[in-house]
Amino acid sequence: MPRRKSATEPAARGRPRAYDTEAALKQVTETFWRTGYSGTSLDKIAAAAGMSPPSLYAAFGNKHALYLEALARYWELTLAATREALAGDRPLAEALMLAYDAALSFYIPRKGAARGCFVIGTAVAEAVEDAEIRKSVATGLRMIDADFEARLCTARERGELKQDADPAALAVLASATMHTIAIRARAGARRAELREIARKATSVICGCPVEADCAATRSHSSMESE
Amino acid sequence: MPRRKSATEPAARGRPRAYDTEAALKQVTETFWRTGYSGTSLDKIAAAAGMSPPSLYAAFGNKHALYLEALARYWELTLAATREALAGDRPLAEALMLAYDAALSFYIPRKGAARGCFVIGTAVAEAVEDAEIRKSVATGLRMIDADFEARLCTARERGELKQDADPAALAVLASATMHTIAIRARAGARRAELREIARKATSVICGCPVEADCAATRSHSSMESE
DNA sequence: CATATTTTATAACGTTCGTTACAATTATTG
DNA sequence: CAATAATTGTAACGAACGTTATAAAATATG
Repeated sequence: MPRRKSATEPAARGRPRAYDTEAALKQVTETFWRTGYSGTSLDKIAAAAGMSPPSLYAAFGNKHALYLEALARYWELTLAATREALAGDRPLAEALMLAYDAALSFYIPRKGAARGCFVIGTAVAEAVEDAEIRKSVATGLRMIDADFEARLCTARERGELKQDADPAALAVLASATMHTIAIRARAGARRAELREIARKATSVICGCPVEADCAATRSHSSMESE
Repeated sequence: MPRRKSATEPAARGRPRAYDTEAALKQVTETFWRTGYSGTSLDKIAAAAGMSPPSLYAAFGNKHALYLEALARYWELTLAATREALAGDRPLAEALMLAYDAALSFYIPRKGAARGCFVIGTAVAEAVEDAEIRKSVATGLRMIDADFEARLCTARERGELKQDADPAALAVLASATMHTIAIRARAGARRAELREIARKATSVICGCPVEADCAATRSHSSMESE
């Protein structure tokens, strides 16, 4: 599996690559996202990536390794988006709504059809039988939980939550809200409906009303319009 | 698709069936549950049902119709279990915990490996591309939401919730809690961990602490030990 | 007991699956 | 300009896919 190792490499001996690995992986992710791991053939993957099957195998290994790489890349992007939303000095409700809006821009891109969450829509299906996928899912879920809990602990320290609030319990609900949105997006729910769910959940978690336009920043994720 | 219409039928003309339709469907569901729709071949299905492919087709149509029937049966069973848990004069916290315990007995049977929720683990993956499956998922989710909301409305009337509580918002969280449990079960989470999640969520929803052994009735679902 | 009817099991249908040999192509190296 | 090295596209591999034709088997009817 010879991949480019560094930008300042001596040379490139043989015939040059006709593809960009990152761009190909992006397209492959897009394909798995819609039809899942088992439901996506290598022919369709190759067509989406604009690569021939042998090139695909040289670059990524096999179908399974390719999916794992797509899954890892997805976690990186979504975890970063969630952390960015929760970071900073925003009020708790705004931070949470920002996180849900970021998720929504992944789940329902402004261009293209709704597809929900890559993990919940495709990886969860394989997780029971596939130990590697299961581990990736479990680890990712745990990290999101931890990010929410950290933010809720901060909120309590700052007096944004009542002193007797349970950050761990509220973090569970914050994660659960993201999960239910991911599921409903894949089941065809409208964006506005899902945002309303996010708003209601945030109200309960924060213990105060949240306006409909809270944190409506129209941010554009890089993954949004692939 | 000639199926038995009534128990008091005149006779049975040709060679008698060697299978029981309901028992076969149960086994088929079990198989789809683990490996999903796309990931389960008809050979495996036939083996699980103890039927040959032609009998399978005569009884159910084709693979797709068979899956839809399994999905419909699953919704019936789980909706009934949820309604039974929420019905009656139990305190709200006990009713919710009973619903989560019922779900857990589906997701992690006491005999056999964990498998999560059939809908969230297998149907959600197909929902994006398959309109019929998508509709079944959307309808089922809506019914669970409605059941939770009705119970929460009752709770507010009974004074179990503060008068300014929002039953619709709390219902979203009650459903979301079930969804996150379903996802985590498929990702390998332990039963105790998931029950703790249910307990914490119930505490927040009800606005009061919930003991760890609340509603621990060890009920046995018919689907639990298939 | 022959006929009609239904389900059975076997085996096959053409297609698609994931994967890989192979030879042609395109670059660098000496 | 050879020689070497890497990647390309094509075409193939056997296996598995969903589905169905076919004929034997098992029942009720007349």
